Amino acid sequence: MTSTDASAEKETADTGGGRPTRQRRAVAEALESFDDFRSAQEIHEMLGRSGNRVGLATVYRTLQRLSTAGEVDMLRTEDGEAIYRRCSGTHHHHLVCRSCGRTVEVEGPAVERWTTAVATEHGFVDVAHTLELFGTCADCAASA
Amino acid sequence: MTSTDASAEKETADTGGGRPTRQRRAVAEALESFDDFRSAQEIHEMLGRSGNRVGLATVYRTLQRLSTAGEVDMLRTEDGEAIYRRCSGTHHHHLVCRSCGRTVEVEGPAVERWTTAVATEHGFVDVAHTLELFGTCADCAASA
DNA sequence: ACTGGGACTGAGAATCGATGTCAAACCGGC
DNA sequence: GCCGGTTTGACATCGATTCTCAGTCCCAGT
Repeated sequence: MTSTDASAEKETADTGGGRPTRQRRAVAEALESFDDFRSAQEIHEMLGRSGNRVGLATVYRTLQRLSTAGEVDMLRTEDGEAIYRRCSGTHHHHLVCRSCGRTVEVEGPAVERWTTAVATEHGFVDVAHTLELFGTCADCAASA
Repeated sequence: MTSTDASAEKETADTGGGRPTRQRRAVAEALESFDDFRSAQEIHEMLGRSGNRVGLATVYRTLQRLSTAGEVDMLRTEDGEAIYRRCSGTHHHHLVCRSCGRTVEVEGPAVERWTTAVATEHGFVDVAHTLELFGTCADCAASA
């Protein structure tokens, strides 16, 4: 907690605390350029192609930081690879088309309540949950 | 489908099709000996300690087979490691202690309904979902 | 501006789960 | 007992992620 920080300054693509360096800004900007989930390696490569060379380790560190700060969503593919996506600040889940990758953010207050209730009921604390929906979107279903 | 099975004998840890070799039986039996989720490596080590030496690759292959056959649940920890557990057959989710691994199977009919509703609302079909709860159980929270 | 120290970066090594390789062992049937 | 397909296991390899650590960069204080 930074109690003495009284300046309510504007945040342009905040990096989740710490210094807003060129590299962190580059990653933050890259995240703005796509709507689906991408792996750290893809983002790293993407940056390289656009002339913004950023070390792979830095990309990982930055994504981790943003993820912890709740500024990006991080989830894992079926085979365990971490993928990232910029997200709206609110808590939500994803409905992803397994064919074209189209992603829809969805909210389920009832689900949130349920998870909390179930966890509490069993004496668990500090509970987090992962919930992702995979399906075939209308377009893909039609052309299949 | 399975109701008129002539000699309804006991099933000793089915290996999910294929030959019931010593190694596969060993893995299947190991799975019966614990209630929480374990990694392939842990199971491999566990087998070694009990005198049932089984190659690590074989453990992986066997777990994969069982998982595909729907005889074990496979999920990933928050850091992407795959962990396995024998499962009850019915559709359910898990509340897992991220500290000691204790697992509780939970059901949420409401959640199931919600996922279907949301998916339909967005025109998605053939929807599947993953939902896991991670928390700290009462005991671990107390000793922390 | 000049400077010092802590924050940050990056290239490559290290880690580690998971999978591929392929010859040897094994199984069930003939 | 023999044969062909199945399975195994020691080891190599892969691939994502993290670690290391020396060199940079940024920011505050002077």
